[in-house]
Amino acid sequence: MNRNVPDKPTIDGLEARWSARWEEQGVYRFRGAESRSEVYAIDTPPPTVSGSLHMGTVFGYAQTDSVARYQRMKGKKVFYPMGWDDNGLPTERRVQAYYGVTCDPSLPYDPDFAPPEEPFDPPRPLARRNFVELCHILTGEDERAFEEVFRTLGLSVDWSHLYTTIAESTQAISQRAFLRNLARGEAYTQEAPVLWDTDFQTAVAQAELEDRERPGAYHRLVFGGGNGEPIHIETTRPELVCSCVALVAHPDDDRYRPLFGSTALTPIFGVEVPIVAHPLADPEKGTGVAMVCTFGDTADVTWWRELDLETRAVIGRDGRFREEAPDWIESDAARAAYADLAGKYVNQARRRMVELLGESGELVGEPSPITHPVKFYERGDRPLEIVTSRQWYIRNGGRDVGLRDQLLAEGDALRWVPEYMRVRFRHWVEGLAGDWLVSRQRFFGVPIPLWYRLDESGEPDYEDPIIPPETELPVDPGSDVPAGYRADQRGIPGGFIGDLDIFDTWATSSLTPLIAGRWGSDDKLFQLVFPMDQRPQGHEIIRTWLFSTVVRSHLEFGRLPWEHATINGWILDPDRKKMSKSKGNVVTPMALFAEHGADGVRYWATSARPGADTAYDESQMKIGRRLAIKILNASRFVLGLAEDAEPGAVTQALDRAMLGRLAEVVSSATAAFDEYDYAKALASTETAFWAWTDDYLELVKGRAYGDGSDAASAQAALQLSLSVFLRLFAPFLPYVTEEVWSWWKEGSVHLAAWPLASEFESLTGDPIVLDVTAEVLSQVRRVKSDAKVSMKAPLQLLVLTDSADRIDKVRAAGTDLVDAANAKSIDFEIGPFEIRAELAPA
RNA sequence: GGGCCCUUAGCUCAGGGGUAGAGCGCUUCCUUGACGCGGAAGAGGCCAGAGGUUCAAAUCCUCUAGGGCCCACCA
Repeated sequence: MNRNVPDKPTIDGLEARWSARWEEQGVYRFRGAESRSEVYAIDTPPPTVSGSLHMGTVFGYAQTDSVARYQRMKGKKVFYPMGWDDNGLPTERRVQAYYGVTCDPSLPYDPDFAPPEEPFDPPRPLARRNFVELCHILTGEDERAFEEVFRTLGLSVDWSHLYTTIAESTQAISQRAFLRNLARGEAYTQEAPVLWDTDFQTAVAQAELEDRERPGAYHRLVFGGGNGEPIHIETTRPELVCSCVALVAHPDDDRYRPLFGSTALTPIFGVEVPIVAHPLADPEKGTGVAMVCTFGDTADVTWWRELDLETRAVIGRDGRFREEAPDWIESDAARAAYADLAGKYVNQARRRMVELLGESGELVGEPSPITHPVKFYERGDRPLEIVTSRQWYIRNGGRDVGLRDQLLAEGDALRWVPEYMRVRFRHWVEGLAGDWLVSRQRFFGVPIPLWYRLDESGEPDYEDPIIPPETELPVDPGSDVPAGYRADQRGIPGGFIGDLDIFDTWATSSLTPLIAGRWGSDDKLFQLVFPMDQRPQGHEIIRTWLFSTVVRSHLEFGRLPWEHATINGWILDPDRKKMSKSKGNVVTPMALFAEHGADGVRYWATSARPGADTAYDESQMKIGRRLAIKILNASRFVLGLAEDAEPGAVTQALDRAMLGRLAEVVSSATAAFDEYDYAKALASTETAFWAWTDDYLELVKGRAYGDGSDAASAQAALQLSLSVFLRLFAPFLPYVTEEVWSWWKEGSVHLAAWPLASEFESLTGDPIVLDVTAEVLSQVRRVKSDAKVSMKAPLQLLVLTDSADRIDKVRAAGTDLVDAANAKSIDFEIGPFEIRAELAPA
């Protein structure tokens, strides 16, 4: 055996060997690009660093990698960075649980604090800086593990372009982009009701909401009407009677029309509230008249704003009813009733309020149980409350039809794969209820880079913040001092305060094309990669990551951040539910790589149609592994035959027929990849490959073992077709193809040219020659299989009856068919297709 | 309540007006000059249901039923 072909090739261990060599040799390094047109840039999703990677993540990344490898082989300089999304609440939650700590910004920094071996129990409060240090430690560990998984999977990312969303350079970009939004009037601050998570004690944005069906109950309550007639309302939140500011009914509702303009008295508290009309009130719901509270739900906010109602908030940011009775509750009895609610959480207050209403006779009948959708923060465990607070917003078209239309046009201009994902963008934008709330009252994130002047009475001036120059970014207003001030002026009348909030994670990750492209610090790079070619991501974050990236790019550059959005599906459990992280973690990616090979896992992932949710199916991985092994063995056969042959030696009709068929496969795989349909490219390559091994190899085997020009023709055709197959498979099975390539070629297959039919079109012939010959061989096999004898059993008679034309094709194949069938000869008759094969007597 | 996707062999999925496809699994064989981590052959389907368009429908249209996802103002 010549070359470096091993006797017993194996796919085990290829991952470690080749991933290390690719790194050493810089195979995937982004370099040498002179102009944007040479580059293919990918806006890789930075995985959230919280725990471990699961199979769903591996799935989407393998698909994108196949496209990246294709583009690289097509000659593009592929810019394929990786990022870790390590800032934000997921990391905080994980750190809290992992170490048993909480963050208390009022505590001083403890320079001697060391991470505990075991989590503190009960949780120990830490200074903000200590807490942030723990976040860095834990994310650092997770990120090393993530990198190991992605390297073993064989992602062709350029690891020298790794970024993280908490890095100083990222913070600088995030702050710079925000300050530019601010300068152009696209960012603004406002004191307003916001959806508030009382556990995390932070505002949350519309995109982070989810509705969950929760049990509740309608309570029918009696209000005192101005004319003495009682008014019945139904509510699921009787505890909010004390924050009631109005009753509202539909303007056309005849039952209540006479009452508009009059007042009613609230039960228990006897507070006088106006009865008002608003078209949002639904005559079909409850009694047709609703209690407006500040604030029980977002409808309340609408009524409060549009009807200019009082503000009577009672629920604090910790989710408890405020301690002192509010001043609008006046009578002693009412104040005594409020005292029962003070300090209680919502559920406790509700139970007590129902008791009070029952005792006073103002609860009619029994509460009637219902299930209804309740708004939650998607990462939260308790229903959101609505509190009034000062927050920062970025305009996203939610309150501005002009901008909204521009963003809709951007979504239309984007090329979506698959196409039907486009409507999700449109629906989300059309449904926006307000601007994008970007400030969060959390700790581990990018600080909002602003300070506020304090006037003589110590009141901050939010309308005219102190803005740092871009050259000084990033800043931390909690510890840095603005120009023109001294540190000891912090918090002093006439001095300043820093904004202690941080940005929402999406406010930073919406800038990934800028972060990866080093916007503002490496202009040459940025010009080469922006706007990018491809944004791969999951469909569940179209409303967040995709939309917010479009918003930021539109505001900053007036253009789309990428040309294509490729949306991958989800991994489903066998019961068709989205595979949960906990279940996905039962089998870790590393364990699957060990069992099926990274190539096997990649085969499974890239077999799935773009955008399609796909069952978690290890049997697909086994098939991928089998394919990889088949490639090894077939390659061993081909490369063991002869030294490098001259392509010009391909003269035999059967060899040319095979190459003719291969040219078709190359064309269809290329066309599929150009449409981002990697799965179709893989399927057509794979089908052709199995036909190649099962039929063509068997037919030419005898001839190829010989010598002379007939043998040389087969040897040359085999080598050429193997080279083509290896390159067609390289985007999917990078390890096994690289291994085989290394047996006989210089350099990496991943830097080799994508095969083109034009490479060997002068050597192709009519593929029908191969088809007809293979069909006859298949019939011979059937005869032998039916007779339960070996495929090598000799035939004493072989007769093909067929059309003259097809017989000519088989004749053109020469003696290959007779050899493969182990017949003495073959006879031909004109007539309807039939094969007669008789076994030689044993 | 609105929208999107899916429903094809036991399983996982391709196909997308012209005779129903693949792999796995199953059945029956083959012991090897690439491969037993092999190889060959075979059985197996009213293409969810009902209407329509068409010479022709798994494919296009309408409706229905399941499944999944996204969204929606919690009275």
